[in-house]
Amino acid sequence: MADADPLSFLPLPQAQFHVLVALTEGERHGYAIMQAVEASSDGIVRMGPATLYGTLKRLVDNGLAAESAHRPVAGDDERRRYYRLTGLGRHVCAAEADRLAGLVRITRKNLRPGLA
Amino acid sequence: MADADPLSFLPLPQAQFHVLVALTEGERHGYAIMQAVEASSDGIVRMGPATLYGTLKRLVDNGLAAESAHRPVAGDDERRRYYRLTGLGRHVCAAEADRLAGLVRITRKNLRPGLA
DNA sequence: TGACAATATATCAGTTTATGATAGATAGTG
DNA sequence: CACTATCTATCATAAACTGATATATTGTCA
Repeated sequence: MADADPLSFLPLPQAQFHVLVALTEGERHGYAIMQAVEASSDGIVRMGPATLYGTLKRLVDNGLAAESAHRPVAGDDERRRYYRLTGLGRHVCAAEADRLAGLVRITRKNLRPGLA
Repeated sequence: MADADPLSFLPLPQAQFHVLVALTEGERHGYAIMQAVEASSDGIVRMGPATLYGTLKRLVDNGLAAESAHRPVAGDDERRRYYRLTGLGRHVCAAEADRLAGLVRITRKNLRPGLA
């Protein structure tokens, strides 16, 4: 059975997009995702545990992310639970990025001051 | 008195950003904003009246948008209420666009398939 | 060793944000 | 005249987000 249409997930809620973007770097566990989101946004986006784990649950429920079956790093903290993008999640993430890129383009075009 | 720091409004809720972007084109009345949002997103974002007017109220309360004092088009439908970006709203919109552009960049870099 | 911070996951209760439905009124069209 | 589009507005609900808190482990440093 084919995946659902990625466009049907758009617009993606902010927190879900942030987590998906963090997962584009590779498999990550929850705590690492929180840190990645904060770091890659220069501290602008601060995601607490309630937002993170709630969002992670939604992503898994929707089939955009999945818990890794194996343990990517041997001998690490056993409490860690790793997550990865699904194929659908990858497509949805790309589609959302495209959508946002369009908004950015429009904004910059219109706000550019004194351009002829 | 100086405007508040635009960064303190980030991340901007989705609906608020959409409306601000629509207003970067110039003064617009509510109904026109709804249509602009839908049109500029190829129908992906469909903003109903509840979202629009609620969002508009929040933007005005926060000083990011303001109702126009004058009537930009003479002889038009008198029910129309026009809105415009404030200086602060302009800065916030630009800052949010920058933030999103960063996310788009990261996403595309990581998702680019088979790039060495 | 003992104290303390960081790591790691998880949930509760509450706020904020978003939305479908509905309403009411005017304008345009066939 | 009927019908659709325009235009603003709100209610009640759902969805999304968040601060606080809980629990336990791991790492650091004196």
